[in-house]
Amino acid sequence: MERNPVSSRRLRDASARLVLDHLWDADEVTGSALIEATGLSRATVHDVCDELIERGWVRELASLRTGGDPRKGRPARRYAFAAGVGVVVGVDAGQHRISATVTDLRGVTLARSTLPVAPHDGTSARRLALIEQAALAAVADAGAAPGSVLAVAVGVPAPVDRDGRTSFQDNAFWELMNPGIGDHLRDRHGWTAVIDNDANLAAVAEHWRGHGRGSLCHVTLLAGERFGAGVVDDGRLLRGAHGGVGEMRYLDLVEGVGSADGIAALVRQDALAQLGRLDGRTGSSLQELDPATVDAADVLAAARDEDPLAVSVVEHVAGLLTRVVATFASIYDPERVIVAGAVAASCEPLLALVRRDLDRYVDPPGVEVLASALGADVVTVGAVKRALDHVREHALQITPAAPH
Amino acid sequence: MERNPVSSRRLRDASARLVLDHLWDADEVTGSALIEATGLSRATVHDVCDELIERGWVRELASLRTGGDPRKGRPARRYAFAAGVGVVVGVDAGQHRISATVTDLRGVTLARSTLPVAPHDGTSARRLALIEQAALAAVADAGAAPGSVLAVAVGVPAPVDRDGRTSFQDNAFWELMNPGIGDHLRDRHGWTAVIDNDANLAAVAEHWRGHGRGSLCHVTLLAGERFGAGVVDDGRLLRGAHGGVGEMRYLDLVEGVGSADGIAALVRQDALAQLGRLDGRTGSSLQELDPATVDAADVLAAARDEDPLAVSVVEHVAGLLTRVVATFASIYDPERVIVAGAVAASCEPLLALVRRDLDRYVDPPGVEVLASALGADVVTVGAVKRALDHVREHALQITPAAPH
DNA sequence: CTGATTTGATGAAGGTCCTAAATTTAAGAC
DNA sequence: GTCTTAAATTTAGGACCTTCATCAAATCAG
Repeated sequence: MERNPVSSRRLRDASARLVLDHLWDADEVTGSALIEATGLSRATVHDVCDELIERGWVRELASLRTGGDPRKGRPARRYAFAAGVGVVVGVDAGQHRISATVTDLRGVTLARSTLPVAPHDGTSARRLALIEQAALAAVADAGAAPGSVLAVAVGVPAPVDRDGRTSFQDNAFWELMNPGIGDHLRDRHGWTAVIDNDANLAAVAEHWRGHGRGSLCHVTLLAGERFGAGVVDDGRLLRGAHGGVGEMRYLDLVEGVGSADGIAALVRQDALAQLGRLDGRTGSSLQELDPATVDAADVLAAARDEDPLAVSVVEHVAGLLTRVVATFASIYDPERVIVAGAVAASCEPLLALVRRDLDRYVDPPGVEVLASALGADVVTVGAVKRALDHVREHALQITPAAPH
Repeated sequence: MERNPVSSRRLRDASARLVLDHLWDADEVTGSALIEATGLSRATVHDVCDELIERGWVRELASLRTGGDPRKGRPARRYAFAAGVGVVVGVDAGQHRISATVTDLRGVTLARSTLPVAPHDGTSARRLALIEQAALAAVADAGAAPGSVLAVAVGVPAPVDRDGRTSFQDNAFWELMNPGIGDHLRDRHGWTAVIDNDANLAAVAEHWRGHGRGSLCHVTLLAGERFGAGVVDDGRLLRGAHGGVGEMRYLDLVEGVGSADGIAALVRQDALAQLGRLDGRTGSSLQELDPATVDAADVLAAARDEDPLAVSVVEHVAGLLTRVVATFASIYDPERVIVAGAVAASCEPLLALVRRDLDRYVDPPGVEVLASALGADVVTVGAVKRALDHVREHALQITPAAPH
């Protein structure tokens, strides 16, 4: 006779989740340590572990006494999370570049891949193909089978709602950036995909492994050609009704800002304008560069060498950035504002000025302004975290690999 | 021998919570309906209900077949949530007025009370006494014993963090507004108190019983003398690191706004300024009023009668309010922005203009702008909801009244 | 080799919850 | 009035999970 397993399972799953969570976060754990950590009894712990081993999530280590641990007594059974039983893929599907990172289930990077987006890639089909290609390349490079991919997360430069859709009408660019990626990857490989906004994923990355760790609330400013922001409050990502939280059109209304252009764009524009005004007279090392290729990193580097024109550019842009950060600090009351993206590596001189002036505008003083340390791959890191979270949440409903 | 009841309880409590939640939301429920709703078996449902009756949360109704229900079969046992077994108190501890609402556990209002704050009440001790007094008066008026108060929530015009504290230094006003209310009420009456920002509670109220129902994300603008905002995203209140979300100093930076003065203040100031400019010439019915007592409601009423000066004031303030609402709409991506507080009753002409112009600034068009329908008591309503949530969350650890 | 110590394994017991069958209660048919 | 039918409750039995108590195993110190 068939039984309704709802309640038996409920309790068993709760116990299994307790144990799995501890194993996921720790390296190797003995039975006794699990008893301590979970509050379950020894019998239950081992029973649950046996089940998790059976299901593939956990493996038992050879219980040989490890060298540096000369203790009395019977050697404990040692369990470890089977971090290699599957992989996740984090994709940054940017406008000009698509990159993917593959990690194991603990987030240890196994491989990366990057593809440029060529001018003729401006169709949904091409972008879908490139995303798929970047993911597959990284998976192959990691030595993993496509079937071992337990989740994929993709960051796109468009507002994304809770269901992974971009529901703003009449914006061809956004539509192109988020063209039903989830369905495509499911149809082609059976992968579960989570789609999210790139700045949101950057914020997730900072909260996970960057400067946002341990803060109640922080804002990550993805500041390349255009500003985009991700906000984490109480450990949760803000979304709004349609995923429009980081879209910064309100900057049009902020005095002295007037647009949502990002740091890279602002620096470049201001440098070119000032160079134009010099009009032949020498006054800056930047004049030696080709105006068509001058970029933010050049200007910021020159400012570090005290090139007067570059310093003036930095001061101007800093004044603007200060206002942007001030609105964030006042609106979201974060502990930190983190500037991430490609400019993060070079924008320290800018941030120094922002720090100097910020408290003039912000009431709870002491908002920290930091440059991201996660490099140009922030978005894929955040995507990896999203994918990991998804796997972890649904772990007990997933059968990862060939079970015993 | 003592047994560790942790696991047995874990499952039992989960079942009890399922049943209690359904009873809390419904009027009367039969056993079979509970089986349907919870997925538990009949045996479990009745067992849990018996336990809840024992604990005081539920009562069993006389199972007499109710008149209009001529059904065959054995009459079902009918259970109902014991909404009268305790009360909650919601307090609005405003700068000039302290009011309290007492409701039963379903949020049905039983009594209200209001106390003015006199000029000599400007000390923490006096405010604490007034808050206590307002609460006690309403409790007594509701015919409830002070011991039956299961939770109190208090809204204050100051930023409040997750622990109910105002951690901004050097602000005597805020400190005066939030002077350890929780401790005071616990010491005096053993009450559990939750402290929160008044605009936050207004947002909670709108989400519960106002125009915010059913929306993923909405902003409630508490707009009296100063703006304060509460933001609900995905059903959760935003707080920030120190409870500063909703403190609107960033408006200083918004072009054409420049301060956080509220609607009432703006309307009054602008009206007085324009009256001054008239300088004797007649041109407005508002000139008949005493300039010292003219207030926003007067001006808005005059605008409704097409008084030219009042119309001009309204247009000016609407332009400003449009920018404020636009920043919200762009920053938080809400479905609705609700204007609440005392001015809500009269500000409809203002909002009509805001609606007309808003889409010029905001990208996902169609953000609704509404006046609150909850009246001047929004904050106490939200406070009641907070208190109810607290009781509900901790219901199974509370023994409400004299158990059987 | 023996004792101490730590951990694993095993079986009994308590608790929760489900299924199935028996029982209670009321309405309608004859 | 009695019987049938329908809906719900009650009771009994069993499956499952977890804990507890006890025993067995493994290791180290001496």
